[in-house]
Amino acid sequence: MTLADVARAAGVHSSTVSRALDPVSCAQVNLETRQRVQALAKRMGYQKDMVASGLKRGRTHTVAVVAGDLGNPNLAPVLRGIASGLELAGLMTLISETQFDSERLERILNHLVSRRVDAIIMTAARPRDAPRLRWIRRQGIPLVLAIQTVPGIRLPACTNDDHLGGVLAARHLLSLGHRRLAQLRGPMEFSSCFLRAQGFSKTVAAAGAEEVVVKSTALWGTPELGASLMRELLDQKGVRPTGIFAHHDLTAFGALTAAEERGLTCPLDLSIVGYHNLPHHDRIAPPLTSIGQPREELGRTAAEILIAVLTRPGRTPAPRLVRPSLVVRESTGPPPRAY
Amino acid sequence: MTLADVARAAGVHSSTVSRALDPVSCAQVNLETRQRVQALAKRMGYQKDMVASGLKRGRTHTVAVVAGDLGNPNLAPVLRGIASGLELAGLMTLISETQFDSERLERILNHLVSRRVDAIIMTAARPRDAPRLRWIRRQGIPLVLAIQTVPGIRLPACTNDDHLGGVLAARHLLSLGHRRLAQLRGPMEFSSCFLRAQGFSKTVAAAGAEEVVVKSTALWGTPELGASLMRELLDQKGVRPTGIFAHHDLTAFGALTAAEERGLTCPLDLSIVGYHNLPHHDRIAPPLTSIGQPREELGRTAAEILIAVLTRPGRTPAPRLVRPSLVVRESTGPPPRAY
DNA sequence: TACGGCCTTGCAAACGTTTGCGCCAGAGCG
DNA sequence: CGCTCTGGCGCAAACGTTTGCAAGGCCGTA
Repeated sequence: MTLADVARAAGVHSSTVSRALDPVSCAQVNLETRQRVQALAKRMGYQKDMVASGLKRGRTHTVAVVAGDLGNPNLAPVLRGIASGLELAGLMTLISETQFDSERLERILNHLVSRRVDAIIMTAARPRDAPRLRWIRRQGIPLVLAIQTVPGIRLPACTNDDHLGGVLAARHLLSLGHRRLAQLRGPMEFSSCFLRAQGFSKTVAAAGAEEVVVKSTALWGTPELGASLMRELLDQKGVRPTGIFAHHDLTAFGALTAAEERGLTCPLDLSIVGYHNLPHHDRIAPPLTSIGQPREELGRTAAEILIAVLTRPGRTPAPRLVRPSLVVRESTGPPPRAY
Repeated sequence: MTLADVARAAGVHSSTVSRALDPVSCAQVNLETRQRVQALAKRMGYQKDMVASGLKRGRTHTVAVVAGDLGNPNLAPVLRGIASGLELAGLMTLISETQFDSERLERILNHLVSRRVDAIIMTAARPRDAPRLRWIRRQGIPLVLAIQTVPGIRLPACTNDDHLGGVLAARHLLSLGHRRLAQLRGPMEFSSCFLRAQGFSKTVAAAGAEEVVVKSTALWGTPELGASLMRELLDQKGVRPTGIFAHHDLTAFGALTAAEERGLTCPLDLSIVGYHNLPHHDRIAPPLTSIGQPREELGRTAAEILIAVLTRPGRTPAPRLVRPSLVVRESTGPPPRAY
């Protein structure tokens, strides 16, 4: 079922059919034939071959989102925001997952380039991926970063204001009266974690409070990691911190479990602020104070940026930030009297 | 950077370059020129244009997975299984999300057909989608169902053995001594829910125990739904059931909350079995007895089936089931004495 | 009537790759 | 020496769509 088939049935040339079915060039064809051809095409079930069209036009009307880990519960709303934003512009969204494996990332990017996608959105870029990002740019494919940015490479991006997130967590704990604080960080190669840590530390230092440093790790976002970081923290000599900022809700859960093992209860003995405000954790004891982010909005904003890039090539739009907010629940309270 | 460019640089015809770079037809070209051309192509950064290749060959080496809701935590491992299975066969996986919106589904399928994907895997098919599935089949595109099947349409499929899941839940509760049971079902249009319900009910009836019927709803998998179903159950006159089978862990959580509102505690006053064995819920009180499924295996099996379909067209492989298993935790116990 | 301009349509050349076919040279054989 | 066979390569026609160009018809004006 090709243009030629429809053309034959309609008694016109295939170029006329092509024009009649194209929303922009259909103005060139006589109203009567246009309607006749359109009706016929629909009746015959004609479907434009986007492969052939893409070859000729160089535009595939497809943008790829390359994600790190689809299991990350934060990601789905972002993807949804992206897809619904791009849909408005007539673009199709295709998703793939690198699992943070460089080799897989390379395979995926090669494939996307050779499939001639119109643009790429990367949601989990790390500094080590910079060479590949540059390569994509050299191929002339518009690239937008989301969620994570990478320093030293100038690209349009849409991220959460993670610095502010760190500040909010610190302010909350400080305002409750905590003076000894600590962070259970995610991997610092992610800009999000780096900025959270920075915002938190600066705010703590500015208030003249003390921050106990716990080394950050390569892994992230599991209760196991949270538990091990917490044990390490409690094993340190000196006065233990009373206010904890975990870079991930699940890390916070693990930390709570480890704290309970040592006979500490939350929020009496220590307070903890999580990150991401993961849904459906109401039944967890105690309900977690957390930093929430407008995930779907982030996705939609990334889509907006991408569309701006496509419609005005050359100009790279300014990076955009979406604002997180503090959600206070029951895992934070004043520090114990003794302190 | 096209074949012609490489050909010019190598002093051969573009067809020779094409053959030299194709793993199967490269046997036709002299070893020395083959190596020269391959090296040159690599050095020049040549990348085959899959759009042009797809147009000529009719094969795009791409398969699409259309999912219902990417936010579903069950889905990510399945997608990962599919992707890693297909990767072995040199196929690229593209994911898209319908959000259970028929219009969006139609748009997506249209796009996929006109992008000439080699095959499609659907993970959330419902009976109402049958016409579109048939349409896909008429287009000659191989289609495999995963997770959900749809009755009355003969398609290769890979699903969990949901019937067995229902049976396991029922047997567990019966073996603890429960005689009055109830289900908090998911939407019965999903084959998974229908089969779970069937397996459960049959087993209960066969044991001569009683099942209190709660109407199933259109929504699914939220604590709110679980709470409202549970309230409805507790409002019914007659003796309340002591053994509950929820079709989703989150539904179970909501049900527990509602039960606690009425002063009932779990597992003393009632036992509850969830479904999906969602990870990272260790801190939830009480830890949930649940039916777990090998999600990644399901994905890999779906990929296997798809590859079988592609390599042996005509023969439709038999549907495959992966076996769920019961994970006993603390939300189930013997019924209270009074019963 | 002649001419210029618009509207509509057809023609054909792309886009980059693949592949059947045929050509040529060299080898093997009678 | 002539024949066939084969390995290696070039030629050109596809795949289905798009689009610049031009042809033809029609209208209005001089």
